[in-house]
Amino acid sequence: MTHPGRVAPNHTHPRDVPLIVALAALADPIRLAMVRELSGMEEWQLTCGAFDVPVGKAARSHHFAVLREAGVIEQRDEGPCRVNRLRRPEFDERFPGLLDLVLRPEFDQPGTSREAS
Amino acid sequence: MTHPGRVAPNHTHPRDVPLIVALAALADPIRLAMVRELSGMEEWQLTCGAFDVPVGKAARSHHFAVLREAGVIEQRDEGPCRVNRLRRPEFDERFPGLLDLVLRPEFDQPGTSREAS
DNA sequence: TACACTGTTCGAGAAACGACGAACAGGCGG
DNA sequence: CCGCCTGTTCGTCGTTTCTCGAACAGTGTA
Repeated sequence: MTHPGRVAPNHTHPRDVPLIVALAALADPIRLAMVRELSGMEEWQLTCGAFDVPVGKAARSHHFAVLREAGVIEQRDEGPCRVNRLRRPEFDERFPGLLDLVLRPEFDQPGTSREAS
Repeated sequence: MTHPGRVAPNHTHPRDVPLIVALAALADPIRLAMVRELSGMEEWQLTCGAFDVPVGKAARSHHFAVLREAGVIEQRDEGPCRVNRLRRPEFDERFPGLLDLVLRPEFDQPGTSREAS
């Protein structure tokens, strides 16, 4: 056995994810874009290759693994493709408000809040 | 001039901090411990050297810079020491709930929530 | 002035991270 | 059965991050 082409992805439930792991998973621009894109879709509707991120499929696969092990996403094989789902409810129960924060694209630019003084 | 010993620390207001920067700053065990230790103290009461973290003062200084530039802490010189403060209100206004999450030590261990099934 | 104390900066090394191309494996359609 | 498409794994490379020791500078005290 050299290359195990199709193995069942090993998931981690958000319940078993330390906070640091969740933060580290979300503290990356590519993964952040993935999570946001996923949040705007129906569940199980976005295939791995369909994400609009500027990296090759190898790096993509790596990022999926990170997000999976951080309890952020869930994956399922559907024919030749692998489809994705944001673990919104489970993740929210474990880390309330974190996904809400992350899904606001206006937090990328500085000074977006109505500043005073 | 070779080594500028005491310069005014350059702060960044949370308002000007991108989300990624905030997440990356908090996604480190040492800095997380610092933030938590700081949260349990009066403001301006903890000096840089008084933090209970297992790294030397050089690394410590580096972590302080990261936290400062992420808008998490504020520093002020008080005599020969540099004292610290958590920017709780400003940071909360920019990233509501993030500090709340981070300050819960029970999120470090997995499975702390009442698990089912 | 001289000295102890505090914290920053530099330089270097180790480790972790992210990216790619290539090779591989499963599903599906010819 | 043979390709085509999809996605994972491997090996490698380059960058970033974390850490330390050493040198330096400011404050306060003897």
